[in-house]
Amino acid sequence: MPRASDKRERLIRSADHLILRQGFKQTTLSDIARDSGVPLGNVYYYFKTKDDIGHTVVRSRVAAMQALLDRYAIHEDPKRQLIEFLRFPLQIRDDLARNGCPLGTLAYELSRPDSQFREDSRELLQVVLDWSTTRFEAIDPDQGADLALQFVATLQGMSLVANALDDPQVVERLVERLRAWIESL
Amino acid sequence: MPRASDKRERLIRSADHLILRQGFKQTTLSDIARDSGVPLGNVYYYFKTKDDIGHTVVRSRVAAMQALLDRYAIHEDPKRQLIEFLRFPLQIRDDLARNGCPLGTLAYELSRPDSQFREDSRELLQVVLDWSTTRFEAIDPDQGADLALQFVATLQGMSLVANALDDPQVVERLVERLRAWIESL
DNA sequence: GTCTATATGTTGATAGAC
DNA sequence: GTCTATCAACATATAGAC
Repeated sequence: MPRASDKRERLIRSADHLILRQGFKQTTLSDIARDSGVPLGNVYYYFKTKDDIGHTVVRSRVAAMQALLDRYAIHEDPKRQLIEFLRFPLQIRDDLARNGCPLGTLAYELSRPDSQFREDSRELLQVVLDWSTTRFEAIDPDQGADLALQFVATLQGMSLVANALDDPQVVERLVERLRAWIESL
Repeated sequence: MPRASDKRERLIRSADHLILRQGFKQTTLSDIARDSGVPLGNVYYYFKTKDDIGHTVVRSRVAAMQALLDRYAIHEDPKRQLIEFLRFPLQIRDDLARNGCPLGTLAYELSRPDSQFREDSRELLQVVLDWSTTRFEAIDPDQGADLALQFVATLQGMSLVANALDDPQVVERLVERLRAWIESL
């Protein structure tokens, strides 16, 4: 059994990178081919259509975020898990200001009413919402769902505003407010 | 002096409508021409380029939001102004779930690093941020700027999440939380 | 000012040699 | 599996008659 080439993986990495910076619609197969070093015509050996690439990038981002979230499950205190998680957006605040949230930008672009990507859009946010809901419900069983909703909405709005204003300090200021808010619960 | 035709206005209205539902990049000049009833070739008599239409739609949305915000200035109490304003997203919650926020979706799509729309993107959010900052500073001069930032971020995140989950109830739940939050200040 | 016809470039996708 | 060449459709934009 021959070792599979790494071309498919390279294509996904390039697509993910380019879609983050340019959006899905704006990113052409030619862009992806050039960036990955795979000839244009060869892309279709690995992906049936461009939309197929889109779905794959969505699954890749959801899986990456799920893996990241799982890492914070080592702390016992749910408050601690949530606060530790806030270090992540803070770490990548320059990228968030430049390109927006990898989940939120794609979810917003793909959630058009007639789109075949509506389910993908939902999954991109659901992964964080589910994780947050579990933690907030451990803190306050009655309001858990609403608290998680506010948490995720604030994070997403934070990235959108930071990106629109091109200002990483927006992330700093709102992460600090979120931290104080969680500790006050 | 002949009465100007309404074609330019019709083009802007169609563009605004289509961009809200499909995004700017996805919306073609052919789409706009068909929807407005103006022949494709004639579009270029009113707008030099497609980007020109984009800029015009941005200015139109900013102006519309500014006009809306001015209407809430009739109340004396700044808390009251902010709470009354929350009736707006609640009223259009079905549209927000379907298409997202007219300011946020466009700001997020146009704020790419190399884009010539970066300033437009900033203005789309700044109009609400400035208005909110004035009100929150009247409530709490020290934290006014941060409170306004949290307010706008939550509103934007609310629309993004409602749109991704295709659920107007997200708007209902978060508007209620925002209302309670403002009253607690 | 208005419209038809069309130029020009780009994009997603395919054919077929190797 | 890999790559070159290319098609067919679509997009922005222009030319030029009326």
